[in-house]
Amino acid sequence: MSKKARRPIDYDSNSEHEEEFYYEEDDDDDELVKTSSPTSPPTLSHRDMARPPHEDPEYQRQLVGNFKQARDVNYRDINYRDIITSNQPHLQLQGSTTSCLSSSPLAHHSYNWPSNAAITVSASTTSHQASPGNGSTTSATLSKHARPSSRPSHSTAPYPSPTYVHHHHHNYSSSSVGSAISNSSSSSNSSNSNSPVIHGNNSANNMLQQLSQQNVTVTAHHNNNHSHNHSSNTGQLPQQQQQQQQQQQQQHHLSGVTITPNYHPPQQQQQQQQQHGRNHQQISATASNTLVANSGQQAPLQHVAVQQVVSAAKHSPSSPSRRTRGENKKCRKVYGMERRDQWCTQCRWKKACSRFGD
DNA sequence: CCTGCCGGGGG
DNA sequence: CCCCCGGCAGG
Ligand SMILES: [Zn+2]
Repeated sequence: MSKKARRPIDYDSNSEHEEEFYYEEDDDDDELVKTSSPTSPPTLSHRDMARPPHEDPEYQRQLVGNFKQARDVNYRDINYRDIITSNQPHLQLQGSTTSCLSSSPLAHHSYNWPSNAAITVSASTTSHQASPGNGSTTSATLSKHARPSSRPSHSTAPYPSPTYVHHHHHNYSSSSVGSAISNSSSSSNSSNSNSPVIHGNNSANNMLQQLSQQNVTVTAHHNNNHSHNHSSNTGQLPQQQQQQQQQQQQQHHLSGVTITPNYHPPQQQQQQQQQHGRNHQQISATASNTLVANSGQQAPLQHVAVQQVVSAAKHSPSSPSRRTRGENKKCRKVYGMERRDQWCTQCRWKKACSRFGD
């Protein structure tokens, strides 16, 4: 009732009982820097934004320390670290055990799993001076990702990246700090939000199909007919076509013909290509699978046409309506399936991650 | 294989 | 709304 242990099925967790050991979940989840209070004075000596206590790194540290003192199992040692990522790849890190105050509203922290009992707390500061006339709490003006889907995370700021933070060096005495963060946060904000005119694809594809049909008549090379193909494709096209296709393939298999890799755009056709076995057949067989194989003597015009079409259909690498994969690992990878409860809500629902969004 | 996420479905 | 999962794109 109060806190149902999500997870209808216990998945495959052999571990008898883990989870539910952390007093709280403190799912920072979405929300990031967002604007401060509406009437927040232009103070710049404030340490952090109005962050809930459980989000305060210091606070956390304390707790963690206690935890450790209590000598409990290391089921989940949390490694809290504060990372401030400014727009520039400027990043200074200095290990210290004291307060970590930040003057940048872009302060975040990410959680890590040291795997060992060694808790590492590092405070990092960026040499990012504030603007003289800072004051105004701007922020709400830059949240504008061309994402039709209303993502819970309202912010474009670079998220912390838990991407591999190898840190297990015992800093016994005062030794030189040798921490390095592989932080390659390149805020590539490619706002390629084209106009909602991307349906041309379909027609293009169609055209392609037709073209292929016509073009499918390849100059038959005198070759031996080696009938031996077991194709279980979707019988959608006329037999003739199939036959021809097969012929084609044979040709292209037997003789070194020039084939034009007609790469059709990632369009969800009405077909599946799920293969159960591990057969890596080269035959993908689709209606739009065009292989123009000829010795170069048959209608070059069509060739061109096809190419053009393909070109047109092959929109820029950034496919529309499909967000490019982020750079940093998401909850799933960071915590793993076993720790699914630690994922951010979005991740749990297989939605765009809100904690380590990119 | 695996990861990340859209779209769709159930409560 | 909250929650989950099929399926797919992209390594
Ligand atoms: Zn997440």
